[in-house]
Amino acid sequence: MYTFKGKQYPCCASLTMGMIGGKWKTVILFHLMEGELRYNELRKQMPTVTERTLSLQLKTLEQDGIIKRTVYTSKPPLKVEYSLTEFGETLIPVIQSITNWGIFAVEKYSE
Amino acid sequence: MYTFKGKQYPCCASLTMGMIGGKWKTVILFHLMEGELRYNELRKQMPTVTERTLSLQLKTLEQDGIIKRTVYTSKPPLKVEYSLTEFGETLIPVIQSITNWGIFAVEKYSE
DNA sequence: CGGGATCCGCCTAGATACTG
DNA sequence: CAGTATCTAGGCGGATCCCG
Repeated sequence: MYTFKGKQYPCCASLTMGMIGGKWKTVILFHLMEGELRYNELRKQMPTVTERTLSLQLKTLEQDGIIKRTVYTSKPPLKVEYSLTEFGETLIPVIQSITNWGIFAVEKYSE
Repeated sequence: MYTFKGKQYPCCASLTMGMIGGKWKTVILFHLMEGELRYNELRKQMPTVTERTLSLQLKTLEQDGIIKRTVYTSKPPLKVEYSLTEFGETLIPVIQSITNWGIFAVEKYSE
């Protein structure tokens, strides 16, 4: 049994999946891997996600200390950038492993 | 946009997560990584999963060609072994990356 | 022993409209 | 521009009982 930030996980794999699991988190992290992005830039990279869901996932990732949110303006139009924290950067090899396998799978076993 | 086995994914990361995402699949694969296991052996490794869920996840993984199910007896008590397929073995580096990060996270940031 | 059948709660995520 | 509010649906996963 593993404990992390007050939550219990039956397996070390569960812990990681608890942080980056779900339909969209790895996609967000994949796009943030190469540098910070604004909210709308992220949206353009992920045309099929709804605003509500994107917003929720970003907030969760921020609460988990994986990404950070920086506001550059005080009045509208707002400028907000999202980027990986130092802790979030330790996930890069994991995300890369996940994306690499996805590419491998389509290339090797496409229809 | 990526297509794999009739399903569409907006990102190569989505594809992988579609196969190994969810609460239990990575845990199952983690335990099968080192060799085949019987149904009840898996259950003992995963005390908090319900039978129904374990059963469903195993079936999904089998349908996706990641694990294979082998029946050794024709009459009860049945002996059924689960193991990775060749395709499933290509996921080992991904699973290992995921579990390694989980271990790293608890060691580094556990209070 | 290795599941299937049934019922159900909850949470994730979608659609749409609105706001500082 | 960068979100929030509200409502809703679908599916994942839990609980329990049953079967070959």
